[in-house]
Amino acid sequence: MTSIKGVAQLAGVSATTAKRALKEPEKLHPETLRRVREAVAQLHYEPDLRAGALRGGQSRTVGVMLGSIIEPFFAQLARTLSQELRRSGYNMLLTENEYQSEQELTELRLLYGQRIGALILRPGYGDSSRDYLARLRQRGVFIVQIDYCSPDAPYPSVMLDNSGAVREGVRYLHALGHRRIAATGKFDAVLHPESRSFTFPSAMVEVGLSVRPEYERVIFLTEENAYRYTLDVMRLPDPPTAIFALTGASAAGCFRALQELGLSVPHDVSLLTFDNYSWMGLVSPGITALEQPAEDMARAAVQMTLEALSGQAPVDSRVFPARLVVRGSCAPPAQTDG
Amino acid sequence: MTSIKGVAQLAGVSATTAKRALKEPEKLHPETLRRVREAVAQLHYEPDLRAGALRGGQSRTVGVMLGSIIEPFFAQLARTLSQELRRSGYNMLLTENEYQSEQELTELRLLYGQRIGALILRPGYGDSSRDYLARLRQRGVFIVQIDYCSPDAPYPSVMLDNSGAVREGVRYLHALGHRRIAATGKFDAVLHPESRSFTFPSAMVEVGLSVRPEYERVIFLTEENAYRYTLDVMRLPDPPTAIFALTGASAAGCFRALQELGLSVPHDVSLLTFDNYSWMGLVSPGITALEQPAEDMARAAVQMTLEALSGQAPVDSRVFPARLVVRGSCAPPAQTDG
DNA sequence: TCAGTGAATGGACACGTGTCCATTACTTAA
DNA sequence: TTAAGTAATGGACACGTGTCCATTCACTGA
Repeated sequence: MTSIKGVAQLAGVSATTAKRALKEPEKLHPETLRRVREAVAQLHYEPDLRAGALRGGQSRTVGVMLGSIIEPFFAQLARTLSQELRRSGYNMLLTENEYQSEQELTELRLLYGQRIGALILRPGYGDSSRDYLARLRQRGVFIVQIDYCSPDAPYPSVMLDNSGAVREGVRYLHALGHRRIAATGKFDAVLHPESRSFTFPSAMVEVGLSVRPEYERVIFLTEENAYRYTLDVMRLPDPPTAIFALTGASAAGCFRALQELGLSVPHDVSLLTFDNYSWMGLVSPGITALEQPAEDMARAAVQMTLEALSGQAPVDSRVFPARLVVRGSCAPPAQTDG
Repeated sequence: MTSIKGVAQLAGVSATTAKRALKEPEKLHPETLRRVREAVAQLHYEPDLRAGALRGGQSRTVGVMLGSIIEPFFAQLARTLSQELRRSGYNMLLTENEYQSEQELTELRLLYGQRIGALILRPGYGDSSRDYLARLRQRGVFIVQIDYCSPDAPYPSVMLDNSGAVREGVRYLHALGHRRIAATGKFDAVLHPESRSFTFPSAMVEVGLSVRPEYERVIFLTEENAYRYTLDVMRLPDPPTAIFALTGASAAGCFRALQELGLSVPHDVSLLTFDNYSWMGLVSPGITALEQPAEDMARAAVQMTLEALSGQAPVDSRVFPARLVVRGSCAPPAQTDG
């Protein structure tokens, strides 16, 4: 109800002058400025940012689409993204895709309905939304990928050094003496096309090992699936001596399964995981983890976004190393064999 | 660049007709409809929702301000709120206040700048933003409180039955034989004005006990503070035989402190907590918890919001019961005394 | 006196949509 | 034949802001 016109009327000036009192106060006569400011205070006027964005070029809104806010890694991303964007005067519109590009599509429509100026995206698996993203890009929406890169997607990205982290993890387990190592999730170009499971076999080869075929399962990395996977492989005649959980969510499933089987960690099995979640320090033994620098990654994504929106030179992708947090869940295997 | 006008021009009709093709297709001649739809498809037209909201009454955006997205309870709220709002065609603008009303104020300004139609709010402690909220309300922004009620705030709310849950928890511990029970956080009208710590002393009285003064500390319920609190009280000459963590975040601190002290749960101390977080099922023993129905609460808040926005009768506050999830962290105390 | 300058202010228009009313052509009823 | 009704469509305006240009007025220098 209270627009700039109301303020102008109360102050006895034109709308243009009232506007200037807010944006370019130095151009106004001090007395006029005082009157307008008084009117603003009296009416508690707050500008409608949407109307301004409608007229001008940039929309001060950035869309953020993540996998699942429930997972601490994404929650941390969301928090830092939100803070950093707000610090620069941008609003954040947050949605989830549950890792699936089909759901992504409807969400993207809604985001573009708000005319977001940029999109920070953890893409879902699949390519249902590829064309739509291309159209967004064509209409000037800057797109950054975070945490996961869609195959062949031509957008810059902020990534963990997943290959490096997997190699580090495998080397660590190998150095402890493990030979039978299982990773939750096998790479699959369609169902599970991400680089951790992709790297795992070659990382094994690099230390002179190979992945046992009976450990390989293409699974979607939920806690429940990791739970079942762990039950399965630990009941094999030659069970792994170490399990490498490729996500923090799956680690919870692994751990629960090992508990249920009455297996002691790390005596019977070692457990190594991606993501350093708080519960990993509470269980005993604590879980050794490859920590992702979520805050740094979020900050980088925002910085890239701001640079792109201010029309600077094309931004470069960035890669962050993981950090190995050693706790007690990895130890030499009870009996070593090939 | 592509507005409804572009579509109209390509289809050879007026903007009004093009609009009708989207909103009231039955009013158009089939042939005209076909032409417009073809133009829409060809240009990949997507309406600008902001412009519509600018003209019309309702803004299809709801502001959501929570305490901290990092905490699983709020993450779950955020997820369900987002899903339910979107299902009804609303957008969600998410922010945090870190439990403090000072930070709240600047966030509220930004939200209102986007002309939110409603606000789902977990208020921060303090009353810095009281006047601003009143002004929002006056301007037609519907406000629901969730999870916590600001003292004297005249807005409807969606709450856990905190008093009932505290009583249930105390009765449960008392029935197990506990007499020396400590709760993390003492009520304080300014620093810690929430109903769990408020109810705790009277809940103790109801079972014939009283709170030992040396267990009472006014603390802000972070994990770190709960950690220190637990170290403190367990080193008293007469330490508690049971600790009642009033939030899930503080439970992690309690648990860590007990581990560090080498105390075994539940043999040396019992631990009962609010919130059923996933790690509580992973540690051994599992933590007995009073679970909050986060999804139900979120759904109720959205339902109230939609009812209010559609101008129905004044909405009523709702209260949800907690559910006691018994695991292994509570047992009779080793030696019972007064 | 007068052109020139600069400060201070006002007005018209545009952004993309929704609403309301007007217009046209065609059909129906008396 | 004519008034009335209906289907199909178009046009003007409003929402609240930013941008651009115009206007007024006082002051300066020759």
